[in-house]
Amino acid sequence: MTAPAHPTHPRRSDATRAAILRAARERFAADGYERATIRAIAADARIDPSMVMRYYGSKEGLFAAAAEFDLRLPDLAAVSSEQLGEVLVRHFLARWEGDETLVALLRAASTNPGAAERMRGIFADQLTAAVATFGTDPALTARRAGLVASQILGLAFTRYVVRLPPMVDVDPEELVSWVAPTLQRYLTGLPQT
Amino acid sequence: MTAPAHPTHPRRSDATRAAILRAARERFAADGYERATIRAIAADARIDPSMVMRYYGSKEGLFAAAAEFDLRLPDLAAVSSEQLGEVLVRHFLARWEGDETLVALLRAASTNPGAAERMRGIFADQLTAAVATFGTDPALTARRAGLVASQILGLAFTRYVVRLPPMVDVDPEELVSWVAPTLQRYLTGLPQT
DNA sequence: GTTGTGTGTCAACAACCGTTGGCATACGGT
DNA sequence: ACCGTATGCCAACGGTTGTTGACACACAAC
Repeated sequence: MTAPAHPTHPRRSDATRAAILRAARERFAADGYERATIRAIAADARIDPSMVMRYYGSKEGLFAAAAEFDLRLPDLAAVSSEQLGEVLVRHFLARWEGDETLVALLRAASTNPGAAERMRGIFADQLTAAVATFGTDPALTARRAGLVASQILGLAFTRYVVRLPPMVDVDPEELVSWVAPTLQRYLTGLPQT
Repeated sequence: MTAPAHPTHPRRSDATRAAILRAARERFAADGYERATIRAIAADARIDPSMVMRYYGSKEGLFAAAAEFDLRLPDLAAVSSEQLGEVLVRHFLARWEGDETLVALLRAASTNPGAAERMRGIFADQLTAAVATFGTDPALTARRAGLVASQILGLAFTRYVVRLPPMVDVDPEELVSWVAPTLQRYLTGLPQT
């Protein structure tokens, strides 16, 4: 994403751009959108705040670049239909732990309309598309995706943002065994069973 | 909460205090902690910003007063054990819709450490206490409460903060029928069933 | 060597923020 | 009527923020 689209000469400033992005993700994840100041991000990247403006235009532009994200959902059509829930929880858990971009997006979405829009896009598009691959009733697809998102985001919110002690301390494997049946029912079950 | 602890003469400024609190809750719920400025809150309440300082000391103090909240959980010991989930979802849904304080707390908890601490307190104390009333294994109580919190907060986050379309549009009764079994299992079930 | 372009620093701006102190006014007790 | 106190407004402060423009230096092309 830092590299130019057309094969021009690789820019000498690519390292700086990457350092800014890395610092921005850290700060946005730790402090949210408004508390993460351009000055602090620039200090972390050991450059001048004005460089951030030159390379990313504005704070909004910087966040848009830092919050670029792909859920990298596995192909659910290739998963045995009674393991969908477990596969999904495991995938999301690994994704949250391995990349702080999602936490940055989650924190920022609470106060920044652009971040909320981005979050809607990611979960409405990517997740809904994944749910649609093992198409049952198309009318229910969006609702299933929404319910899955509510449990996944709630898990992330309590574990990484609010840091509820029982959710922070719990063993990831036990978390999977609790939450997998929930997603399984949201994906393949019917209400009021 | 506005009335003084000791039975002194009721203050003439109680109406102003209440107006400030109401405006503060609205702004905190709509904009989060940092974007909700004292100036904007004062303008909504049609008074001078300095009044906010005099009556609540600081912005943190105002938020502490505005985020005072009681979940008012029903006595779960009086609920038939297979209806726990349904009763809880219904109660929380009504509580979210009827009082914007919880949304304010939810939005602010993403960026304000004090708000996150308050949220931890509410869900760790009040919810854990409610779960403990129909005591099964005490070692599991905190984990059950945490899991319930993750689904409840995820529901609120997707419906009221991020506003995921499928979660906004869904009929509340259908939402209950989907989520109740989840809470039911978190409260009374065992993992990996 | 000269020129031009990309990379980086520095200082400053205008706007906004939470917060403070002073001053006018209206009320309640006597 | 008088006085102390509570209530309200106004103006300003110091600090921080995003953003901007001018200037210094390095490197590549010729």
